[in-house]
Amino acid sequence: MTSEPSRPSLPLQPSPPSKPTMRDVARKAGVSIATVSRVINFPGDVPAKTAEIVNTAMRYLNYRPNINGRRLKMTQTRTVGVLVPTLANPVFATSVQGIEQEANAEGLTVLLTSSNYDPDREMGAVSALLNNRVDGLILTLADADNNPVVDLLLAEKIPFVLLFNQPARSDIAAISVDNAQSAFDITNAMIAKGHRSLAMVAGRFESSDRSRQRYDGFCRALRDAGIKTPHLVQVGFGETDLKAYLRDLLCGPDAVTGLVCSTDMLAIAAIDACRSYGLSVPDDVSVGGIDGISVGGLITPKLCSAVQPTQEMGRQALAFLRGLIKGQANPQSLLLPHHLSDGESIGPFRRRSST
Amino acid sequence: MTSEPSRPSLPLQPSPPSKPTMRDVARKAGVSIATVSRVINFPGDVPAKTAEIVNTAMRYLNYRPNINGRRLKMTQTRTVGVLVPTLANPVFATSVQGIEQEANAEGLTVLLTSSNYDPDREMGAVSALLNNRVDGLILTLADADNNPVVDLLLAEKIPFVLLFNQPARSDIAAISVDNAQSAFDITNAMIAKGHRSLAMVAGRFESSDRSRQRYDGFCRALRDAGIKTPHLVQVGFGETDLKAYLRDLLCGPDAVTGLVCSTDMLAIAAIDACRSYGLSVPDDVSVGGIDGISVGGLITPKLCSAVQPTQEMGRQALAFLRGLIKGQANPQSLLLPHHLSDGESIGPFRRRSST
DNA sequence: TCCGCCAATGTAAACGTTTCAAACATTCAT
DNA sequence: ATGAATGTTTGAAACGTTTACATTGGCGGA
Repeated sequence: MTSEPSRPSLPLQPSPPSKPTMRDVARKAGVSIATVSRVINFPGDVPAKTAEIVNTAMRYLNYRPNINGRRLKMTQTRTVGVLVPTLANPVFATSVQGIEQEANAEGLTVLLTSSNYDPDREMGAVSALLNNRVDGLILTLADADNNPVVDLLLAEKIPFVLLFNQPARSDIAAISVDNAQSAFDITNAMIAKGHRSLAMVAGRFESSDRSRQRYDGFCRALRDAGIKTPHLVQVGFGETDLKAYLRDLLCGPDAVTGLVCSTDMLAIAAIDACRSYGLSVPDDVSVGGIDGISVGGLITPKLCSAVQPTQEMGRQALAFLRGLIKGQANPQSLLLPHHLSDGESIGPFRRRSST
Repeated sequence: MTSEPSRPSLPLQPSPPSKPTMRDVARKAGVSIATVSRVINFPGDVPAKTAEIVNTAMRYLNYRPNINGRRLKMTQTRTVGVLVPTLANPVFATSVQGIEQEANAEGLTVLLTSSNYDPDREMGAVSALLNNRVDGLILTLADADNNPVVDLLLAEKIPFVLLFNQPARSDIAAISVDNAQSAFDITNAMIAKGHRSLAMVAGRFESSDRSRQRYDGFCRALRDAGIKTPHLVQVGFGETDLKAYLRDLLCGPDAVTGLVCSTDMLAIAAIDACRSYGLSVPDDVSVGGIDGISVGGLITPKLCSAVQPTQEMGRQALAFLRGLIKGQANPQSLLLPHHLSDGESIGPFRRRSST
């Protein structure tokens, strides 16, 4: 007799050790699959004794409900999609943190994507989220007005909340601060200190409607003060080296004494640029930001900024979205209050000693 | 005849306008549901003419494949779960940014959660992700060694990659820098400048194994230099006001001249604390960090830090995870190189003029 | 003319849930 | 005893896919 195949006549593994299903639990507990389902979803509707048996079986088998089975059957997926420009800017990271906390508390799953500030990527990202059948979306878009994504969502009646965007239409849900007013306020703070030669350093308008709105506020403040020729420098997002952008503004023949930056990240980078030109902030140049990211309060000079409650805004966005999903709330724009932080980066006007 | 119910005999809406399904597309295109599926999944296997008809029908109906149907049927979900301590620290935000980019490029969906540095929340968070039947996980845990989450994942054979954690076992997948060595290097940079009285400001050990590992590196550097009594202050994460924590270290009878901080966020907060005590960095106190968050390069003084390639680490973690999921790679720890940034926050030792 | 083959398409059975309607069991008043 | 009323449990049909397998029709070669 030659070598026999070592394979036993009976399979060693009774069955492939694939994940246990509700049917397995039902069999183990000696009840029907419907009962198991009720134990999971409506514990109150089932006598304690039965529940106990079923629960034991679940523990024994290490049962884990397959959410995809449920999602297929149910209309709601208990899932929300989030789209932000980037996580590299603490403003967005913090807001997502707020969204996530609130979602966690509600047992909702968060699907995250980012557009990298590229408007052309927004549609694809949202499309991917919609394929996942999210119950709703929280979005920060490059431009909330005339946006195909918004049109799509409106047409398909998918609940969504814009975050940071401040759309023209008041009947779409949005949570933001008053962008123009924020810029207006921080600009006025500089004007109040005697500055008359100001420039705005702003993120590219095509990547951020906030940027444009903030520029509008900046212009209004100058106009109200009777100052003309508002300077504007648009900077690509993600840029941290502003030296080249700011050379003329800081070192030119008619250099400015104040920079209003459309975001705190830009403000911090601007302060760095000033320093690289040997300029002191705030002695030579005053710099103000908008957003109120926490690191702004730790640096030297402490950044003066129009602060928005970023994390809270994320939380509120999710809470609002829940209302929309449940059909309890109507879409509407919400403006949250902002305030100026008392930073040191804005000082009184002093004639620049030529270097 | 009294008022008749206004309800018409025939329902006004022919059918609820629910989302079109593959069956609808098939009917519209006059083909079978299987053909539609093939057009979607194996475009090459279907004649151009048929594909065209089906595609037209899909566009006409605004068809959107229901991913949950697919997920139920398929074993893979093309979904990965991510757990980080918080998004409020740019290190993690940036790494998630890297993960997200890479996932996007691969058409993977990212499920995000955070533990808020609370070890007790890790299991719940991971459990929720597992219920979603993620194909794999990327995690930053409080303590990678003796962690029930790791045990669970190992037992259930779920692919996962630790990020930033540097576990003792070498047979579990992890992407990090050499934490001890990072701390060793930055500490040595201070010692090389003549500092002999150093303290470490570290995140709570129970919230971060990195923190402890970095402390070990700090101690080793001191030992090698023949310096004893390494001071240690543990700080709660999320804390940005370190004044109280550092009072003794900075103003006590035997104040230190160098602070090695276990993270850049702590370092920035420490610099702020120094300033609040009227101490100059680096003239009175040198401060070094670990992580290399980008804002560190923008502040004054420029933060000297042991830099890790955070975003790239996120990307690599996802790439590695894909390999594990496909079964092409074996779990192993990967140490990426770090380097010291040339910051100004570390200066030569100078005897402190008593204030 | 017929056969066999191949490409193109279709049929139908899963995947793991939820939930409606129906069956069964128990209690209690008559 | 009988039936109604109530409380539990179950069977079975979805949900929207994927895919192994069956079927069809057209065409070339004998």
